[in-house]
Amino acid sequence: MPKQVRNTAAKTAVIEMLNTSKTALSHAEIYNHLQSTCDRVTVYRVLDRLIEEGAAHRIALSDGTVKYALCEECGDGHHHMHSHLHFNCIQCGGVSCLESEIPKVQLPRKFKLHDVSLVVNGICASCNE
Amino acid sequence: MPKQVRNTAAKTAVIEMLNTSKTALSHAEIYNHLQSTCDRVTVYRVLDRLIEEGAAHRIALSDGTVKYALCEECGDGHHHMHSHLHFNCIQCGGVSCLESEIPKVQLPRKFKLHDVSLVVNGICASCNE
DNA sequence: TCATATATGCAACTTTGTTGCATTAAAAAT
DNA sequence: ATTTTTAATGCAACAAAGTTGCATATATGA
Repeated sequence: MPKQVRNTAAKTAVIEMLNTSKTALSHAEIYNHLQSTCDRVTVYRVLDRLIEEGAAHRIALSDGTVKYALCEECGDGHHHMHSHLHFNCIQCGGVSCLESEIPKVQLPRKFKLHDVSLVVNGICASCNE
Repeated sequence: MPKQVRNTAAKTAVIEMLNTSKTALSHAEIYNHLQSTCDRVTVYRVLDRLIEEGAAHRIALSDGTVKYALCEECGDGHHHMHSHLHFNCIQCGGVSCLESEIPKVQLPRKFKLHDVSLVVNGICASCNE
């Protein structure tokens, strides 16, 4: 039987924070903001759970840091899109989802595609004044 | 004046290893293989230096782990291509450069593109037997 | 071979992420 | 409303990843 999903204070707080934020957030950013309503480990586990439940996704930036964002328009619940396109502003550090289509990529023979992760680095509109 | 470039045993060993390897390597993989001809910190510094010199580039995988590869065909020395396209096999973990063109991405108005990092996850030919 | 700037090793430290276990608390069942 | 069950939390301890300062060693140009 599928694992039961439970709504807890920590989970609600994390979702609320991701929901409010215009930019994707790192574990550290989330934990610091929640200080100290819950444990560091709990934040890790809540994020893992959100991803497992399909409510959020991880974004690995070019420098290897990982951010989290809610999955709003990226799936219908049953068919979650695992390929994501994100923009990372190299000035303010903000990370946002781009609406563009994930471009088709041609793979060598016998390679099998699973999913694509694309991060565009540049300057966002706010920083480009 | 520009900083002088120096060839050392550690640097040579790291380049040799990256050069020989079919797949991009992490710091840990490099350090373990070199055991213990040089210090852990030295490997970090050699890798940083190689990147600064434009001889290597970092690859951030979807899970946030970072790998390194030499820049062979990705620049002419003067005009280094900072946009990279990599394939990450989710079975063997291997990471290789793909030859395909980086697809054009349409950005929202006032956004400025700097570079693009694209990681295709899937099964490589060897694992797809 | 000497001088000098660069690279290394080492120790210490910070940050990031993980694991085990006893306790707490949702939510379902009664 | 109370009990039961199972998932979630906190805490401590750990492991992994990355950084910094400084004294020493070494590559290269003079």
